[in-house]
Amino acid sequence: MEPELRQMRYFVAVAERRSFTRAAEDVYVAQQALSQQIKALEDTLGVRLLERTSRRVELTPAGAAYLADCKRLLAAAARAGRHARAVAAGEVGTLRIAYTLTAVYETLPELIAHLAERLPKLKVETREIFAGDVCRMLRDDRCDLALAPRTGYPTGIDRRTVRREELRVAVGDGHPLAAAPVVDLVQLKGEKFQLWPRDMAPGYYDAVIAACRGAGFAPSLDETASGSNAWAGIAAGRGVNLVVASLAHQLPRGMTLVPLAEPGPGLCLDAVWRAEHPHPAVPRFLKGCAELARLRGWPADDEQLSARPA
Amino acid sequence: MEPELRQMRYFVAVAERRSFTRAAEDVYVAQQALSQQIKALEDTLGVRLLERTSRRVELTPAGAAYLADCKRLLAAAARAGRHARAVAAGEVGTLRIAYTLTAVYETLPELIAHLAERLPKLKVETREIFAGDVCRMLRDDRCDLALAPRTGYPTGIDRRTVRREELRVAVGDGHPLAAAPVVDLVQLKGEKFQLWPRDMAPGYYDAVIAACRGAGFAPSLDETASGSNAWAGIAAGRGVNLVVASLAHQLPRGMTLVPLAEPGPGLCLDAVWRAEHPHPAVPRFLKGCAELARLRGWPADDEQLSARPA
DNA sequence: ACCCGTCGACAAGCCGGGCTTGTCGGTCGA
DNA sequence: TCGACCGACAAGCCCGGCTTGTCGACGGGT
Repeated sequence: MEPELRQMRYFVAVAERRSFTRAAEDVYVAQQALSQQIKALEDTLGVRLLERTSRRVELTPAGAAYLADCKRLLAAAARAGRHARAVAAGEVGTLRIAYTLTAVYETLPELIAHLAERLPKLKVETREIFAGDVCRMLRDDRCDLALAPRTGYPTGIDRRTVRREELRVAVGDGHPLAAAPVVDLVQLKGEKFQLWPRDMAPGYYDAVIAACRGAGFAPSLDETASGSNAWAGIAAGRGVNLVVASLAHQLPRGMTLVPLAEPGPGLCLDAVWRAEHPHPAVPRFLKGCAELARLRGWPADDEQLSARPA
Repeated sequence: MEPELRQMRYFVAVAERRSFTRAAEDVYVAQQALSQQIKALEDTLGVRLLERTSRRVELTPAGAAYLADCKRLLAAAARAGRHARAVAAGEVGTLRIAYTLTAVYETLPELIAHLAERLPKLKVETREIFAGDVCRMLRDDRCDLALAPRTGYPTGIDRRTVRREELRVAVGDGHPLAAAPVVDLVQLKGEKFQLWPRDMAPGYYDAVIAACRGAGFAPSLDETASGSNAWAGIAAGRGVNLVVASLAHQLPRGMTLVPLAEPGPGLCLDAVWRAEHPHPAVPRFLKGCAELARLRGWPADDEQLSARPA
């Protein structure tokens, strides 16, 4: 037989009151029950914990040591329960956020700072991924939440827009459009777009394609572009692209951003998570997103009803 | 209802095997019992710990946190049991030793060193007392063991001789006997004895009186002597006394020890403890005393059968 | 000195909770 | 589509913890 917390609770009660009878009142059982349980506890431990000298109960040295341990144990058990509840409430724990490059310039750091302020005991682990890996990362439980440009997801994956960003034109410093105060999208009709492959960044890809189509043309793509290589191509003057306006915060050398004529195209950055067993901090995160968006004046998308957290 | 360690054991089993069925084999109950108990645990916590998706069992974030806590708790509970047993065996814990001045010159430090070697995890707290307080200290549980010159004790107090020490004559450096190679006890007949009051040091008092009586005289006492004041009196030439030979290790300034003619009188240093609820380390201590006495060649007393540890 | 009050242990029976057996629904692989 | 496997549900059993009743022991009060 193994010791149980109930027996420890009884033992602590008896030891602290130095009396079976009075301790019995504390724990709402008869005195005999305490005698039985503490005897059982002593038997399982193989150690006498209390010296009963009728009229007085004294702790043995072993009992004194065990009493201290029991108190610690009971406190730790209670703490463990509270901690589990806090984790389930999303107040503490670790939220693993996967993000795409689009989020890194402004959205992610601001979100993390805001979250750290609102939920100081929630640890956040971040990891950069390609948007094309979002589903796999979530399904394999390799992350709890992703930030990526809006795209379609199969059932089982939920999403909600965090913010809508304006798209701007990224050109090399030496490009003829670099000095223009504003550009109309059709002016890029003949340009070669340094766009990532669709399977790496579907949301971003679709946003750019859709923008161009809205302007009445299909962009010609530089098939050699992939990954961060695209930025270098633009800086080197080998092409252009549409990028989120917040890239201005970390604009690569040799590249210039030019605003598009209003009303310009945009790109929606989504929070994405498992629908079935979302991390308990996901609702907190979404709430934080909404707060921050209002605070910063980030425009929301018109489609914001599309998904709701559990 | 409160969580119990049994439920935690079940939960750990299920979480580690990721299966109710297989965990059931580990803990020797039916799968249904695990379902019931873990459901009960979740209900008492108010937290879902496991996601059951038939075919697979997954931990929720709260479950993962609680699992870690449960493992710690179970390990701590086991450790507490082992610790209590070790304390009961006298291998670890704290032994509070009260000692009289007689033991401090040689016996106590050697005993402590020996004990530290044999029982490195047993902490020893020492405290100097007057022999007259030994009973009260033990009865009030203000110490677990005392070292004091042999004297009689009421029932409820046991004692055993640690060693027998030779008595020597302590005189001031300027005393006529200071230069004598050996002294016969009767030579002290006219001297004033700087003896502590009997209620402060009964064993020592009786030993000196008995020695003098054995030599055929009753010592004349300096009624002003008490406490460490006696040493000063001797050093100042205001009297003499019989002292244990080991005082030579820490001989006060201005005082000389002169051996007594063989076979000289002795003083037995006793270990003294509660008979009813002795500290579990007392037997270990007595064993250590016996070992050390043999090692050092300390003579034992002829009366060593008088008391036995429980 | 006696008696009564109090305390913890022992004994026996009850009763609830934990365990078992039996079964079902759901999911995945063949 | 079927079978295998898994966890949940249901019902009954049965052990273990609790209760009631009692005793012996110690102390204090009168």
